[in-house]
Amino acid sequence: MKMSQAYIPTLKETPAEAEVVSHQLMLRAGMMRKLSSGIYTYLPLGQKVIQKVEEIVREEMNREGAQELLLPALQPAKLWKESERWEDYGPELMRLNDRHNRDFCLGPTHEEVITDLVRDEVRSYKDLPLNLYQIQTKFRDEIRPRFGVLRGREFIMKDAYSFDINEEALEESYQKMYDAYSRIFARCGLEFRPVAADNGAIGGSESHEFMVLADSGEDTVVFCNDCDYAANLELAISDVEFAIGDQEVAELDKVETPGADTIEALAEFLECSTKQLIKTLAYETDEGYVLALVRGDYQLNEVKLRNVLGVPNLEMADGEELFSATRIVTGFAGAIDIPNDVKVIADPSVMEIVNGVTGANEADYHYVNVNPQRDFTVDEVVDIREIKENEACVECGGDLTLTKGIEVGQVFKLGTKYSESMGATYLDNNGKAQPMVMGCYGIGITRTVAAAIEQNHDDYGIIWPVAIAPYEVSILVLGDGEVLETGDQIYNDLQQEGIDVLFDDRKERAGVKFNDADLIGSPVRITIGSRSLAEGNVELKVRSTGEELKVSVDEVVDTIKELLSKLG
RNA sequence: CGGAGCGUGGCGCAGUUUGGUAGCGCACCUGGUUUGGGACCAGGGGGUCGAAGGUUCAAAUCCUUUCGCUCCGACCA
Repeated sequence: MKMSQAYIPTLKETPAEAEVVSHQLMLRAGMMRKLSSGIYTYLPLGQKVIQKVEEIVREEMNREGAQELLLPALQPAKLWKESERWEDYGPELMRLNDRHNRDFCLGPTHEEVITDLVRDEVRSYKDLPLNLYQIQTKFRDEIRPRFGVLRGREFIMKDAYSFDINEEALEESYQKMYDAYSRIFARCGLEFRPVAADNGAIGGSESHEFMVLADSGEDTVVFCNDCDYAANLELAISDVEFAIGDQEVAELDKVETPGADTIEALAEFLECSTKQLIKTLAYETDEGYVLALVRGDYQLNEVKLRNVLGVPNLEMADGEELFSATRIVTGFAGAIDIPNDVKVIADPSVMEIVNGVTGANEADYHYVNVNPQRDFTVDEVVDIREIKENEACVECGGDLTLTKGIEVGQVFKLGTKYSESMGATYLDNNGKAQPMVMGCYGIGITRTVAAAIEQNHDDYGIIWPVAIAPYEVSILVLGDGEVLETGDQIYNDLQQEGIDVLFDDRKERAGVKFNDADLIGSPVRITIGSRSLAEGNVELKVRSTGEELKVSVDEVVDTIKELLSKLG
């Protein structure tokens, strides 16, 4: 592509709205523009990168026998009511009505549609396994879109769905996708890790997320320094000894604690460690109120709590409603003397507390010398806390590290959740109907592009990995006449070799071209100027390393090919 | 949804406190000089100041309503 004809509107200044680097650089490099909060237009340069990522995805999906199709983005509510996700999915589902006032939604994911298709079309175990995928625009009515394309309301995603006869066969399909994903992200030049993950609202039994390691990531990932253990913080467990040692059990007492409605304030007021405090959090679920107890120095992990309770939705209880229903006082909540129908879930860390502190369900009062079991009962003792850095790995005892990551892909074992609720069955070799065992597998295409930039950039701009670079080579000509002609010749020669080249033939000053080239970030830059051309040479520079070399005009193509394969 | 802030030419901003009829830098157009890391000189085009209503002789500026955007939080396959 010739720069003089290309629509690549680069920006010298950083738009004020862009917070993270990938967002800033995608705007500045002329890859995209914002239409509305969380909704972007992809300009030619951005579209080119997207296509490169998509092509890698296609190749690796096809390699594992998955077949591409295209499902509708606009979906009738009827299907979502069948799977009960019309209610469960919540406000994130972009809903709309047609002229007859029928309910529709814009698909955030396509389990319903694909299951509907397959239940009508696939009858026999002989048709399985089956893996179908698409690359589609997805919609999510995000509560707060941010970070550019990393959390948008409209985004491009590859989603695949596998159908198998049983769990063993699913395991095989799952593994194929896991392997395909590992190859895809490796080919995209990303530093990533697969980690064990929560299934969330989508349901099912097992899941892994593919995380690109980056400080700007919204997820926290836990790794063991000594073994393969890796998990999303939402799921991560560790080996910790909570017992404090022998201590004389004292008598329960109620004390005044004016205004101490936070853990910090309370510890300060009572001049004790936060480890003595029983943090008591009240939640409302579809099945009533729940008190979740963790030791004061820990955070509650809501995902763990939700999974323990087996409810789809969990919300912090509203203070007034909670009080009128249960007499529990938020800020001074405690599990002592509460109604029987309030479920109490305690983290193991709580059970080892001796002579602890808990709210008295009365403003400005706490109980001290509280001892679990003696002073209150719990319905279940189970791990519901968020683990901390340097705790011991459950598998090998090694140190755990916490890192930030961007989720670019996730694989799920769905089991029969959708096939049962929607009646997707096949006939086994005994002629008996069985629910299909499903898996689903997503890759955020646009998010992958942004993640690649988060991981590959410097102060001057993007540093594309070769495989997803919109252009592998940028040619800058500094001058006209012979210089321009040489540039044109090299441009043609490289294109003959199937290399994507951006040829900056504009009548701009050198500085402008250099800066735009750095910003756009082609892996290799060729500079042609009268100085070196007088000796029959052009200059090559590798964007990532800064390595520079001079080569004669007739060696350019070979050298470029060599460089690119070395970088790729 | 709670808290904070912002909407002034394509982009980045000043002007709002104290009303007097819109300005700067970048970008853009024309001419000239320049030409290896975001040139210089001269001339020029472009804005119903987010929208609606109100106060006033007069509103970007004051009041009311409303829409949009950003950040923090809650939330998140």
